[in-house]
Amino acid sequence: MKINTKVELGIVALTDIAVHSENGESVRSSDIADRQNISQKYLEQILLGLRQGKFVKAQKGIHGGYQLSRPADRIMLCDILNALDNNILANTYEPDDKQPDGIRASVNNCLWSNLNSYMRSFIEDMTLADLIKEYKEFSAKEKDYMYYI
Amino acid sequence: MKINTKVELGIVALTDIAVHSENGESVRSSDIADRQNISQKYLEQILLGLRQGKFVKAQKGIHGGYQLSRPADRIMLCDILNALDNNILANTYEPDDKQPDGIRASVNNCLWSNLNSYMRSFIEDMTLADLIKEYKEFSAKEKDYMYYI
DNA sequence: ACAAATCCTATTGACATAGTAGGAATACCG
DNA sequence: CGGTATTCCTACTATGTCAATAGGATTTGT
Repeated sequence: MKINTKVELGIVALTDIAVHSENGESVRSSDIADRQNISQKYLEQILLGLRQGKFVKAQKGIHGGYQLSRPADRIMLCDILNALDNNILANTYEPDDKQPDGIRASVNNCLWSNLNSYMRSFIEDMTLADLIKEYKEFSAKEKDYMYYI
Repeated sequence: MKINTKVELGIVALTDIAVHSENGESVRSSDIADRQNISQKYLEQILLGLRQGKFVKAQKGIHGGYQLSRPADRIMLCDILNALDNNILANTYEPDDKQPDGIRASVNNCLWSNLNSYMRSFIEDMTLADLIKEYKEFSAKEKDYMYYI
């Protein structure tokens, strides 16, 4: 399944902000862009969407930057996905009136619609906090590994 | 999730062929096109792919048409999807060497890669026979419903 | 020979994606 | 108040994919 870059980078950016604002400071887009190897201008567009979706607060000016708008465990992944891409979780089938025998309708029910529900159930309860937790475990493991070399 | 028309129509076409060749006769593309309200020329392209993927056998000439290449319960849906669209079940993430801190990598593990596995597990054991069964139950219900009107 | 079917490939228009670019607006600091 | 650093907003563009159209070549049965 192809994930577009806005969705992927948006989630990466949110995770980056969460991880780097634990001291209470704002995170600049230029820092995120450097750390995550993203074009800053493109990242700004993505962050704009994330702010309009109320996932982050932005502060302009010399000590400006971004912070999460609320604790990470109250930022639902499905909301982020919907804000950044209106197709990824949507069931896009539309019935065709001119089709009498119902094969298309039943394939949709049995396959696409069920697959869609299934995907939603995977995402449903996940929050940004889960990604942060995963990242911390991941980087702790890396550190251990480096230590033993 | 957006399903492209080749995938959707391909599966519909296969189901149509299965349902309409139970007497042993081949099914013409023009009949499928009429029944399912698809452009015949476009359908031919899709059927070409299905034949090259060994899901159907084709017969040219005046009594030609298409038949399943083997019983429907041995035609796996995941194989069809892979033949018609090489992204739909693929995990398209590619690691970025220039990225030191591992946020992208861990988001991929926790989210995209797991979501992909989850989707696969839904499709994994389904065959064309399941769709045919669903369709028959569906159309039986429709018939009952019409009867009571 | 003819008709009817599949087979194959080229082309096109529309749309989405992945950026690039330029500057406006705002906030802080001296 | 002026300068600088930041976000904010919009326009543009290049590329690729998708969905479909089109035209004819090939094969088969009668």
